[in-house]
Amino acid sequence: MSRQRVTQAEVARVAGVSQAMVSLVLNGSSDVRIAPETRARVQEALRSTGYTVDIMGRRLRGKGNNILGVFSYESVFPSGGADFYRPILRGIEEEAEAQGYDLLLFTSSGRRAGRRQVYENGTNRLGIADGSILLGRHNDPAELARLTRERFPFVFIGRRESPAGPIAYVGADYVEATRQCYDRLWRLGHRRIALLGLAGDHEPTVDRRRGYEVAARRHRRTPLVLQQEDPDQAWQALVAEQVTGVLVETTAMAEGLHARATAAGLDVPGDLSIILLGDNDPSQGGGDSAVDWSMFRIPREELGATAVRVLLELLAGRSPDSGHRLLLPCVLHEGGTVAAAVRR
Amino acid sequence: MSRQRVTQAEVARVAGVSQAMVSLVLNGSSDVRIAPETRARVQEALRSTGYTVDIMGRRLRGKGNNILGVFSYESVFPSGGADFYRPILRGIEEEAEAQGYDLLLFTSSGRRAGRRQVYENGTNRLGIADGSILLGRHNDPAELARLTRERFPFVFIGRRESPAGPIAYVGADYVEATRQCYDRLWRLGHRRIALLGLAGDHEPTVDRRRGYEVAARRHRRTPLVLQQEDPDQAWQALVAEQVTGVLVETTAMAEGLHARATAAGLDVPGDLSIILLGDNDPSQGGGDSAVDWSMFRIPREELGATAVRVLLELLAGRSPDSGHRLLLPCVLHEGGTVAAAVRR
DNA sequence: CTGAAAGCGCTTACAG
DNA sequence: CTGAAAGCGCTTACAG
Repeated sequence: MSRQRVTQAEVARVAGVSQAMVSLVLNGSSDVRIAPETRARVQEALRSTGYTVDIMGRRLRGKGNNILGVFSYESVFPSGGADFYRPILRGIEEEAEAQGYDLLLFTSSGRRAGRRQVYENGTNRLGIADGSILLGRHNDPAELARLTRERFPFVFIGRRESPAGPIAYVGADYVEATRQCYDRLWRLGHRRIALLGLAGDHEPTVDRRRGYEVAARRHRRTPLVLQQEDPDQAWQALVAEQVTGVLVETTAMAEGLHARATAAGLDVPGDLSIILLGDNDPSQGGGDSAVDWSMFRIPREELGATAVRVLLELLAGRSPDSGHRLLLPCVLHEGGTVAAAVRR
Repeated sequence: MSRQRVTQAEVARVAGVSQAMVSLVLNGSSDVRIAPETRARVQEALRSTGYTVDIMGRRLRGKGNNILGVFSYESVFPSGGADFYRPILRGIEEEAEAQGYDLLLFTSSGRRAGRRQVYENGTNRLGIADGSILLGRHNDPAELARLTRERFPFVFIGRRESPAGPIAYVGADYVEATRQCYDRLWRLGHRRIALLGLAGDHEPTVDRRRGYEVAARRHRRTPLVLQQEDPDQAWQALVAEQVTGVLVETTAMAEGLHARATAAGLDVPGDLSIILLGDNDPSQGGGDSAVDWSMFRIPREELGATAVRVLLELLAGRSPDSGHRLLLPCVLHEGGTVAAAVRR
């Protein structure tokens, strides 16, 4: 910390003017006239001293520090080959750069049971930044509630709800994407279409369920929701219900199901169509699996970039309204695990 | 920026104490006694107002803020499938987390010709952080010199030198690793061993060259250094010199050479042994190439973690000495492009 | 046209 | 034990 910076005062001394004069030459507000002779002297002193503005002093005057926080409930640079968050972070980085903001990664926050937390012994370090983007599936609802109550400006990546009030978010539209997947199967003649998903009320799971149920109801079919992570049992349930097409929430589930069906002598997609509801499984890389899943893709890079924009709007004072709760469309991928239904 | 920060003055008003008292409670210097009653009142006010320190104010006073800057001359989250920097950043992230520091990514810095720069119209934003880690192959020597002159605490990832004074760095020991690769070929009977590398005086290139020359001299061989990016010409030169083993600086060069040799009806490694000097080519992913190169690996994660530690030492006031100029050993990878030399 | 002064939020001696 | 004050480097009205 022993740095000796060149200050405006020092430059002023060299140039034989007041410190304020130096600032004026630097920031040259147009409605202030400066004698050319003086300006030249100051500029010469600026150069000879090697002065650089101390961002601290400058920002202190104007509030705001042009720093956006990024708080991730998981590691930002994970070690796995596949990396769910990187495209999101790239989107954030690019947009931040375009808007002239720095990014503060909150890595100092402690971990409890391997997960990071915003609040630690009563302090919210997020306050260092002008506002923050939060992400991660293992978020703590209590923390989001508290941040909301404290009116701290933040945007979550992914839809999140809180009893404490509206949370600004930018998420992927799982409801609509799932609905479209259902419709795709329907158009191909499938009439017994199941959802194989996770249990619980995590927002992404809930949204897929809703999309499925909306679609089923629209076609006057009784929803068949299986919350069964064990592939054997899932498989048996599907057989019992004579399902020909199934929407699956996670890659692991889809792979288990695929293996089971193949082992039973069935063909995918000949006998059973499978659609994967997103590429959101952190464990799933690009082409790690040999199967070219029919699926939808989450617009991850766009999520990041949009979150930055929404956050800046929040900071600009536009109060949190519907425009700060955005769902971006997913991109459907044809894939090779869907075919016309076989009449049995 | 309309977010009205809660200031210490505000907290003080709520608690009915002076602003200085709030600061004291927060920073609790041990030799100041505070009435438990007062401390409790302040803490309650702190909580109820949701106060967070303004790092600008604090830093202006000359205090650290537990933030380490990360300045990359290239994109931190690149879009390419392969990603040279990610392991480094993961190392940085993990060590920063372990040490209780946040990471500030300087994304706001403008780009000139696609590259970032530290100094922009006379401002050095790095000063926000307590100190910074810099990385990237396209660094600007003039900027490093200036940072050094201004005695700004920073550590470069990769050896860098500057006429302005010693630069703290943590790099990979290319000299030693290259020497070992040469020796490996020598032990297998190779006597005509060439270096195929880049031109220029970029430190990583210089180090490989030195390692090669040291090894050649030790074995009393005349060094044969080819700085030839065109694979055809490189190939012809190797043939003309009856080279049986070659150390190659970049993946692109190695691939070009391999293709050329194969096209000429030669076998790698039967007729020609190739060792790749590092996995440092950003365009090279894990297993993108079908060839299992004999090579050495750069300890990237360790580079990042060590850089954090060195930076913290610098900040702790230990003056930059030899301990702040570290070269980490590379890990040799056997690979399949090396074999015993054939006597012609 | 230029200087003196106030004040951004904070920490730290210095008095009481 | 606590308050009043100085000062970090800067910008910006405000007087001259």
